[in-house]
Amino acid sequence: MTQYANQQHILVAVDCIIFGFDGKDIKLLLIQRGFEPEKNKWSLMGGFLKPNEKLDEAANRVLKQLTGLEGVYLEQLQAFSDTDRDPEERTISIPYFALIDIQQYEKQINEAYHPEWYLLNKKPRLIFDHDDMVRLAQKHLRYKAALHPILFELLPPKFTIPQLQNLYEAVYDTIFDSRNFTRKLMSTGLLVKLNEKDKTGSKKGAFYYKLDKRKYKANMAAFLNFVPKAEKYI
Amino acid sequence: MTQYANQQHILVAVDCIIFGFDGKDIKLLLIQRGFEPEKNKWSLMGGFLKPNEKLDEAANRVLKQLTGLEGVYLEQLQAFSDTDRDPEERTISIPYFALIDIQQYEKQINEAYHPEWYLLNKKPRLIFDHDDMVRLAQKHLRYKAALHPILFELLPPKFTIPQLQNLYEAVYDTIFDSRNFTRKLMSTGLLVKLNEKDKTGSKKGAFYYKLDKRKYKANMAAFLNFVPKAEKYI
DNA sequence: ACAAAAGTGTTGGACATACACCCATGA
DNA sequence: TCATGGGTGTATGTCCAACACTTTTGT
Repeated sequence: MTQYANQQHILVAVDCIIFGFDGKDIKLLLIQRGFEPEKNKWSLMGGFLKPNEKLDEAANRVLKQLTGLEGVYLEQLQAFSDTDRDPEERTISIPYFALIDIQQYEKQINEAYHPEWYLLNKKPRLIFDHDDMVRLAQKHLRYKAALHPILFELLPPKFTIPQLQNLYEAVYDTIFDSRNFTRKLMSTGLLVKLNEKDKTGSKKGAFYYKLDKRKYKANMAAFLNFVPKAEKYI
Repeated sequence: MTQYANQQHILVAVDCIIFGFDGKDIKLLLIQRGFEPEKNKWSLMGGFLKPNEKLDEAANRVLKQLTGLEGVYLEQLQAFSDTDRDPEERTISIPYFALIDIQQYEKQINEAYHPEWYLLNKKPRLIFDHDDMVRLAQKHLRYKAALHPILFELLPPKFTIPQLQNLYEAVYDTIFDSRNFTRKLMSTGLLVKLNEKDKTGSKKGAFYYKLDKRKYKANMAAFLNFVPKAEKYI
């Protein structure tokens, strides 16, 4: 059997698919690549894995570099490893899918990468296989969000029910019945009502809510069905 | 921003977590590692990524090397990238989780790796972070199987309902009501009843079924709930 | 005839959906 | 006062879980 010395060493990168929500649409944060090949073309934010860091650390570093944000929701997706995916040199890339509060982002200032938010269906063509990464991330977002309460990550700490419903409607590109939506949401016990209203967008105003952090952390596994009581096993 | 030449190149490996089902228990196929470090210690079957292959190809190659099987159900899990996970040299590993028909395997002969099937709770301690990989794979198996009909991959082409129920009971370490189980199963329309009975294990005999391959391929996405009609979006 | 596993139906409760009106307020 | 979006309740049907007895046949 083969040993270490005979093996080829290759480049490993991470790329971040960064989602945000502007109150109406889901958006994607893209940059213009700063070096060859494909310099100045639109791209996901990425970077090479460094000798002394794990992949998760690399993804966090890259994300912070662009957005200034830390502690962001990040999830590793499946590796991309086509031998010719990067024309310069063989590189495998591990995509990370990130959900950020777009308001937090806007407060940061980093123009080094010329980043821009794009609507998913209006984004430019991206370099390499980044378009495939985006498709995978979008699919994963829908999958995961149907089962787990992750979309809160896209909202500010205080948010209203109509905002949240808009978010779900944007993700699934459909319309939800607000009475049923509210009832289900409340039944999770994840929300805490505040005494404050958001008056932008309506005269009556909508109450703000915040997450019950304790329950939220504990309930990342939730909602299912085929194996009876499947949630017990996840 | 950095360029390609300045980056460190590292080793990339795949490791296979191979599950089988013997009619009663879920088992794991392990090997004794053939080279240093940790030579002769128990390990997952793995191998280094080669210059001209993708990760999926590497996993299939490694799996075939050990089992002789092709076309096996394989799924990529999250990469393991701790900087010191391999004491010899930094190596990131992409684990693949495999479901094989243990009967197909038994027909193959490959003693080069001294492979053995182990019960999950009686397996030896494995090298590096392979124990973590196994835990991750087991968790993923439960998660995935609760939502998608993947456990058929562990059974031979002809199987009985009681066999299938045993399998689910083994995976979830619980007992299912056979009436409800059968009804749900039948309602999927995935099974085709054969005119043949398995008489081992009972006097009455249990009918064999096979998968409706067409429907099976089409229904890998199925069963959910929080987003109304979530299955539409997955 | 009996042992051992396979096979089959019904009922009650929970939950999901569908649906329409009143409320609060700013302009 | 009216226009706008926020907020709430009920009735119906579907689906799930709980539950026990009959069938088959080898010994």
